[in-house]
Amino acid sequence: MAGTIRKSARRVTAADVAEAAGVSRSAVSRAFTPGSYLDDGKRRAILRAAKRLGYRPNAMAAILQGGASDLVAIFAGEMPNDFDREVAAALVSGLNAIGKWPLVIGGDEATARRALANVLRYPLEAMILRSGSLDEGVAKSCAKLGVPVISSGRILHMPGVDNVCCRNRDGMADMGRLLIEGGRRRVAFVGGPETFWSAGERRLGLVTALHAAGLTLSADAMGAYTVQSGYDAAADLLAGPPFDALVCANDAMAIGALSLLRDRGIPVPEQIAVVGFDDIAMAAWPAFNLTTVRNPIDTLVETVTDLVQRRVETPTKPDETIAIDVSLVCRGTH
Amino acid sequence: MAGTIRKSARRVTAADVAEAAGVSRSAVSRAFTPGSYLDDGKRRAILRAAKRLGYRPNAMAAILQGGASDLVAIFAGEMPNDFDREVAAALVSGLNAIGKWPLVIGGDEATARRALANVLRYPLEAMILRSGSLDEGVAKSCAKLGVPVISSGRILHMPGVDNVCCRNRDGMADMGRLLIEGGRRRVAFVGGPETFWSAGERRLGLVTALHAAGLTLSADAMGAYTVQSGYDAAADLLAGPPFDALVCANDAMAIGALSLLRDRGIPVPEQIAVVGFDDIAMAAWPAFNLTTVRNPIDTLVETVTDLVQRRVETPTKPDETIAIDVSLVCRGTH
DNA sequence: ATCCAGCCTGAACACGTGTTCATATGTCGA
DNA sequence: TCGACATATGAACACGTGTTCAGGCTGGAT
Repeated sequence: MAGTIRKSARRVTAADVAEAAGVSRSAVSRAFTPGSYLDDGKRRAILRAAKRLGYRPNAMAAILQGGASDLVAIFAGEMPNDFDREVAAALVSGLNAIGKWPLVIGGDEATARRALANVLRYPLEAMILRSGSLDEGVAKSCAKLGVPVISSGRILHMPGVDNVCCRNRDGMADMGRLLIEGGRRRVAFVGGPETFWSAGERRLGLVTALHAAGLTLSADAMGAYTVQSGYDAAADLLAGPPFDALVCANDAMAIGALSLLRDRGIPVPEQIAVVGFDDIAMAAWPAFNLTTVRNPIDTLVETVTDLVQRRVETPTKPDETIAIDVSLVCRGTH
Repeated sequence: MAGTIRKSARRVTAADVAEAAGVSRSAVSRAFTPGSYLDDGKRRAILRAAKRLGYRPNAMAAILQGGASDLVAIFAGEMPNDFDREVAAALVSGLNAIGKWPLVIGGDEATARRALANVLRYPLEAMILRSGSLDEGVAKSCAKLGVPVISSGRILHMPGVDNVCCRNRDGMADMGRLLIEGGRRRVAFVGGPETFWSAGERRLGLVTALHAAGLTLSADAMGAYTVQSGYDAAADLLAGPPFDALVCANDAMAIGALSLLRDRGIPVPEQIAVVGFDDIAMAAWPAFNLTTVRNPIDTLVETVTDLVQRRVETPTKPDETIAIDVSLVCRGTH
């Protein structure tokens, strides 16, 4: 570490490299552009000088000049449960793998709203929605700026928006049938507030399956997609009329409900079946062994990144709505 | 939705707004700059025209001209467990709250390395490290470009690097003493590979406490900070000489170990104590009720964001190393 | 009448890059 | 010898912004 040089903040530019290598600034730019006419020896000298000085082309200038920004925003919402965070982390990795750099917006509504207004000043190649509450407003702002939107997790019927969404209704309908076949007749549901679009869809799927068997929902509680809210909702439901199956709109709440039933000494699944949705890693743990619906994150990420690439390549591409297949995972709680 | 206009990709610029409002381009810029001389009526007219056209100043041009980029990178690594993902999500929210936009780099080593080279072309105000494996190399690259580094989670002794780190050794030493006071004498440890710096620190704290009581580590296993790896490591250890306490370097592995011991019918904590580190939300659930060391995420995020702000404000500020206090959380597994 | 200070305004510049344009040099075939 | 063509190179431009510069206008004090 001999002689750590503390330079002033000025960044090394192509002009600096040009001077150091004794060439024109144009040559430096060409040295970093494959397939452009440039003497091989000169190119090597430039790259050597660039490495020595620690030069990297300034992305701001390159983008302003007309280059691709490779910036993609992820509007991630509050990420209150592990599934949301896992999806966000997987999206980040997936975007990195295709050479896109995700600008992530998270936190509460007020913070996210303010952040959005500022982030939209950057030339985004796409905006990926994963919020649940502010989606329409965000999509409208993006449309005004010509930023393509990819909504993952809720379907938005707006021009300029691609949708990726798992088959919420089908999954929950399958689950409903499984419970009915297992002899359950009084089915309770724990959903979410109106802003949680998927909760409504999943509820609808369940209700459809029940109706087909001449049944209706025995009880309807509202959670917040967190473990604690599942715990609390289960407690509320137990205070009401009896039921023999508890369908939760996601795994986190199912695990919360499961915990409460165990605390109360109620045998699962003998007296009450408990099922969830998503198939988070925890659902497979022996401690829970939760019957659920698999909502594959890797497929979601692949679909989204593919959509990003195709949209960037062909901005006029027609909008798409892609459904992701889900499947029942039968474990020990139904 | 009458007449959805599908404009060509061109973005609205200040010149467009100027023409629409019948003023000079300078006036438009002034309208968005508080405290600059501009007729009030004219300012209102400009803002109205800007709103109508959907104008936002282009961040690339503004930054290139000399403005703040407000971009901060987070080198997040693979985020294999929920604690890592929670930290990342909290960092994102915290940075948004102070008006910084995080560019997140994640995924496996090869992906992250390639991503780094590209992301460094953007004028970053800071780089936040949260990786575990590639940190030194990343810090070196940043130092070469004059990008301030904030390492959170491991201490890097390099110029230009601020460090934020919880008191790993103290926390595990406290935990060691607690176990010894509880009568444990044969303590096993589940750590991580050498690249997991915190595992080494935590191990050291435990060993120190044991030595002070005239004891040594009974067994030493290697995990990967995931639940599954804790499960597997516990199985390996059970095949060896007996022990009465199992200290895991993080909660995820402790929960994995706990699951295995339950599967084998080994009473916890009667026969074997199991403890972790971090105090993730799951640790408090009745299903686990894990004794652990609280590693406060909110304090970490506050410290990091504060450091970012102070470093941006005063780039020549001396480097700091800030320790975050931890505390024992005594629950039911010790 | 003269000066000055305060407000207001448009032209011009700098930021750093990728690309185009014009020009120069070398090579090959007719 | 001449033209056609590929290769090589520096000057000049455009990208869109924030700020500086120089100047014009207004109103009041000297």
